[in-house]
Amino acid sequence: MEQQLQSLRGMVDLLPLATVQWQHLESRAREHFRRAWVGEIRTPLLEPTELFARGIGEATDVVGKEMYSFNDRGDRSCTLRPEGTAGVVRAVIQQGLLSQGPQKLWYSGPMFRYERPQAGRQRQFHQIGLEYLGFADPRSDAEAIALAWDLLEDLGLRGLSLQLNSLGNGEDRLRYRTALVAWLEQRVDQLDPDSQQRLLSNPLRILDSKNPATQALLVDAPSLGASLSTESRQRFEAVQAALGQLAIPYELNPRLVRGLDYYSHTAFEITSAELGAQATVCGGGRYDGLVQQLGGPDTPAIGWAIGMERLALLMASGSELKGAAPDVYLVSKGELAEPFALAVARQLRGAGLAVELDLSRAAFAKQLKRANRSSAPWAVLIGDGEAQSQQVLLKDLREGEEERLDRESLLRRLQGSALGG
RNA sequence: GCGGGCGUCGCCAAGUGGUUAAGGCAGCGGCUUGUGGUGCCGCCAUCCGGGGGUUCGAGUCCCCUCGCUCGCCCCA
Repeated sequence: MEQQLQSLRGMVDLLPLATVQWQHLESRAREHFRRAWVGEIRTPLLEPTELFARGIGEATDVVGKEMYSFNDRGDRSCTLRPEGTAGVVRAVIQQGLLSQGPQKLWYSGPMFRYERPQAGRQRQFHQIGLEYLGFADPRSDAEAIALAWDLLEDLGLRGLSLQLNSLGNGEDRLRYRTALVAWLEQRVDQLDPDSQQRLLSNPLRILDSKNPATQALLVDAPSLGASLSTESRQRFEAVQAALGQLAIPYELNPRLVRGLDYYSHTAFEITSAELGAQATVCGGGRYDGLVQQLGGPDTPAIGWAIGMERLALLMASGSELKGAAPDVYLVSKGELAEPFALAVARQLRGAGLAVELDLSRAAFAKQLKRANRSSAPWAVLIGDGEAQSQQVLLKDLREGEEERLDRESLLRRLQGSALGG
């Protein structure tokens, strides 16, 4: 037998039951962004490969081994976006938005990373992201973080933890990196193989290694916080003060080092213990160097991204959504009845009612059975007799009572009951 | 890319070398051909992800492959 055609590995179908939840999540996000007066931006899913290579960093795993890249017919190297920030920054520069002042933007949509799928991770996944461009004030860090925090809380998530750290500016980072590498080189033999590898490629990442022995070793390592310049430290304190002002609880995590090259100063993650190994629901931080690095004006910026699948996972475990039902289930049978029913359905829909029209031509009993199952409060029954007299039978599916009505009074009855509950 | 677990009907699921692969849900048909929620009857996998092998005989054992899943790396 021929193998059945199926979706690509790590690419998931969302069925109507699931999209109800997604729509809810998206509409809450929209509302939060509206209240904070953040504008939506939509950028292409496909970008020149070079954008990500330059923006995210050649040395990162995302660029090094996780991108979906190919050459198009014009032999340009194209890449399905693995994250949202680079594209937004590109668009902002290209469209000259910064000349109109600082920008508060959000986006949502699919991202693509060629990784092994596991709990809370897919190859096509979705993010809601926020980007504040042109803001250096520590309050902008706090406002951005608060937006994420409030959205997650609003969606009913509990037991979240906000992890906070500062990576300092480029110089701080470089200075610390040198110190850390020197210290670790004395102890290479005590490091796990992965960390030995990272010592060469991305030493800061060793800090958040999951290897217990490595973590034990790091207790005595030079600390990132201590190597921050006075200015960086003061800035970090100002961010904390602002979060305190908002009464948003956070935990300082000196081991938090975000993966992508462009982060500086504030780095944060919002995690949940309920997610398994991929505990991060929201990750973000400041990326003051990125805009300039991509050819724009020197512009401070901060942003974050929420993983929508992970968010949906957490919402599912917390709350159940009530099943939706149409207002009316429309049953018809007969030569005259069927086209008449089609018209009645359209009329009712035109008036704003949700009408499921049974197109099966099955026996009345069968259709009523489905009407009942649909949970609709009302069934409208049309047979040839009704069609001939331009009338319908309105049936209350809870009480079982029926009423013969013309189209106008049907509409009035239904609208009246919809308003009255 | 690496390691562990798993793969029987649309969904859930029994079956662990021996003739015709339980059951439940959903679906379809029927129990006075225009009236539902129960109830009853019938239908619904020549086949156990795919391929090869062992055996008199395999869904059940072995190998390969694909997929799912959990973890590592990494990240939302």
